[in-house]
Amino acid sequence: MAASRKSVIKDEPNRRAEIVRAASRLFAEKGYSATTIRDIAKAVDMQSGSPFYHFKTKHDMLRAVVMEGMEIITRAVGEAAARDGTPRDIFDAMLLAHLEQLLAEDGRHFAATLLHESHHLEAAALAELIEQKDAYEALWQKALRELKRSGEIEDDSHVTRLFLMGALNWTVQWYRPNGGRTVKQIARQISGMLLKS
Amino acid sequence: MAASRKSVIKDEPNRRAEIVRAASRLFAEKGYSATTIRDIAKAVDMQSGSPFYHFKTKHDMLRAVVMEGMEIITRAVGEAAARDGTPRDIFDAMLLAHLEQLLAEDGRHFAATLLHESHHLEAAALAELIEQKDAYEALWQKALRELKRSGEIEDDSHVTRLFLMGALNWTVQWYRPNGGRTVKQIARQISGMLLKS
DNA sequence: CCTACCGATCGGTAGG
DNA sequence: CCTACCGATCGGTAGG
Repeated sequence: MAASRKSVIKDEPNRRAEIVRAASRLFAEKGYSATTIRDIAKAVDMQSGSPFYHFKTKHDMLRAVVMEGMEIITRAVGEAAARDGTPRDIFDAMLLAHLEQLLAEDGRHFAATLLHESHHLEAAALAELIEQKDAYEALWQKALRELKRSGEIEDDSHVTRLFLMGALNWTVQWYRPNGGRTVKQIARQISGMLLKS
Repeated sequence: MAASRKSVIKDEPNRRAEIVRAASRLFAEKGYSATTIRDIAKAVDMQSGSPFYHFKTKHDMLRAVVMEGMEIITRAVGEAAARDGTPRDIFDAMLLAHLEQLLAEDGRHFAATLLHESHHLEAAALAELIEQKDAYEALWQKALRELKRSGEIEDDSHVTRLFLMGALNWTVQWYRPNGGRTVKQIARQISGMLLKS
């Protein structure tokens, strides 16, 4: 039976997804350059040459991780942005969605790779990423615009958005799942700091 | 004359400092792992083996960059923290000092290495860094405490400090010297966002 | 997907 | 600091 052979080509799309997931963790923990194909192969129980059956180059693996990371967070925050409610309701939901993706057991590896390893992308892939990122930032810029219109912030300039992104993304550096603070509490705290009560 | 020989050992402390400076730029731009000793040697006009006359290992170079980066910013912000003035004066001076070090032509390479490559340090060096970092963060925590006492912020918890550090350190990602905004303006803007007018 | 392998590169060193 | 070099490792590939 095929299942008992030594080398079986398993369900392809699943194997590819496993590689991306393992790569995201390794890239996040060791960095892109310090992660070897052999590290990734071992993490998914393959031989060292086998990941190249699924990806042409190591750079393509990085591209897959980074693009999947952007898609995940864009979808989550996009849904929050599209819901009904006051500008403040929407903003709070977006904060929570962003932080949940960033700090989740799974998502944080994608996020960390996105935040720290994107500069290793090749020019074409980097351009793709920037396009995605612009769309993502537009979601936030719009939310800030609405908050200003409803009088809940004073300044909705780009710099405000950049400060906000910095505060949010920095959580990756210090948040620990069992650190006594929930993601929800963190979201509430930054909301309280930015918005006029 | 010694000056006309092919291989001269130049002024040692200067050469060492040149290596650290070049390494900071390369680590910041390409990352620690992707930077080779040969890259660094070439940047200071040495042969590939020569940096090892000044440093025992590549890790030691990273340690030198990271520690010098911490010393520079701690000194600058420490001086601002020690000056006379209201809590708000002091806080604003600290913001400016932090951002100036982070965004200066020279300092930004140290800062970027510090922010993105520290996880490549060996255990002993990492412990040193954490010690330095704790001292640095204590400066900020104290400044926030004073601001709360004078009623200019509502929350002086650790999370507030972490949000602040995030917003500040994120500027490395987006600030461009000719981007139309001065460092002073950026400092004023974040101060305005955090403090009650 | 595995096996077997290649060329290139890398951190580091001995000896001067 | 340079020269000359080494052992190890790495991304990637051909053939099955």
